[in-house]
Amino acid sequence: MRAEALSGRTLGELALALGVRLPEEPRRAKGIPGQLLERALGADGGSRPEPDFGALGIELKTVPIGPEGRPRESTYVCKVASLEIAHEEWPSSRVRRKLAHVLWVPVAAVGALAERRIGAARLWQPSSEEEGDLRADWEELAGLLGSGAVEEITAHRGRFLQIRPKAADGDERGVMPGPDGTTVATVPRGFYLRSSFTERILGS
Amino acid sequence: MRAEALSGRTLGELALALGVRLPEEPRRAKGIPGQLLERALGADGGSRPEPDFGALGIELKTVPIGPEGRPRESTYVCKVASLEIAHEEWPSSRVRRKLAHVLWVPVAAVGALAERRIGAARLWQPSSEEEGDLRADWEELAGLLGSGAVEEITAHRGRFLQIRPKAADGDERGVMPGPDGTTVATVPRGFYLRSSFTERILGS
DNA sequence: ACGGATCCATCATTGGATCCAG
DNA sequence: CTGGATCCAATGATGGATCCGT
Repeated sequence: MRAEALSGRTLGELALALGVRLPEEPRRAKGIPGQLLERALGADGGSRPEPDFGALGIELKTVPIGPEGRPRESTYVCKVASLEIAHEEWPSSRVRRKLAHVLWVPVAAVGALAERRIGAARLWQPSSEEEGDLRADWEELAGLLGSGAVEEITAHRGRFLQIRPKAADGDERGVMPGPDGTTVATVPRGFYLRSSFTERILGS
Repeated sequence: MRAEALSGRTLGELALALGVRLPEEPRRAKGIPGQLLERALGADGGSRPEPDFGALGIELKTVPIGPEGRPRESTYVCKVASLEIAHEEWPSSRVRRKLAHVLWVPVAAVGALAERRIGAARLWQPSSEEEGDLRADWEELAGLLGSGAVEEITAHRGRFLQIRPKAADGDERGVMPGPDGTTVATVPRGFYLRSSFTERILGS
């Protein structure tokens, strides 16, 4: 209900109501729309690993929508956890837990930040087909990670779920399992949903 | 040499030279003298676990000196590391490493913060006797910690080295080994040198 | 007097994502 | 187009210690 009430409002209106200054340059505003919506909807906030609406177990995701009506960007899901990934199974995986129940809020990614309008939110849980698609990609990727092939993984892999860097820059380093039980220092990575997947959700 | 050059200067002079505003209330300035000296001496700074002067392996400690010429406070050494303490031995312990080579800088703890004067620095390494004293206390305390008796330890223990809380407040919690291989959540603690010990160093 | 409680600055980490060169 | 690179806010952890009631 709170999300529906925000439909049609601009980010500038939200920022004003919350007393937040919007950055001038777009590239300095990467996470801002998501944080405005967290606050406007009374999400628990902060950097804790719990869902945004902890008591409800619901995750909030904002999606930038281009002029054609389709998502302009992929959606970050969670980190690739180096130590856990080898022993993780899909049912208890971080990816599955994170995507178990999501409130998707589209935001028009057109024009100045302050003029961008919030669209109709959609509360979603994966259908059997959607979960099957995610699981297939996840199992392929987790298998590679578990065998120490992290350096072989590019963002090309996965039909709907992919792995890409998640770091302040390309020089950052984290430990990941390497070949034959060794470890390698490489750029930290995260799971992302391709925009083809979010398009399917938001379009249906 | 840089430390000697600072002898006789006030903290106000240092703050001015470094462009730092000193807090009005003393209780809001707890770590400030130490941080001013780090900067003035070109210490590596920050919160890394390395020595202040990394290349030299030297730790910087400021000591507040009362009107009678003796240290007014104990000196914090390092955290009590819950997981390591059970397997640690004195020669490789964090306490010993931290105190292996210290530059002690006395600061008169009299009057307003800005008027307090820096004294004559002393570059120190523990003598055999001093190390023996520290080791005896450390082994007693480490033994208690290893046996899970953390809750039994008060600051009364140890002639020269003691264990006290090290936290933002008394509600903070960290894990420590408890009795019989269990763990307990208790306030995080640190090792401190009693002022009787630093008095011995600075007086000699 | 001093043991337990507390305070600040800075860096590291996490969660929010979008940018942009080829 | 899009894979790899990057940017911000807010917490959490670490290192600097001193405060202050009993």
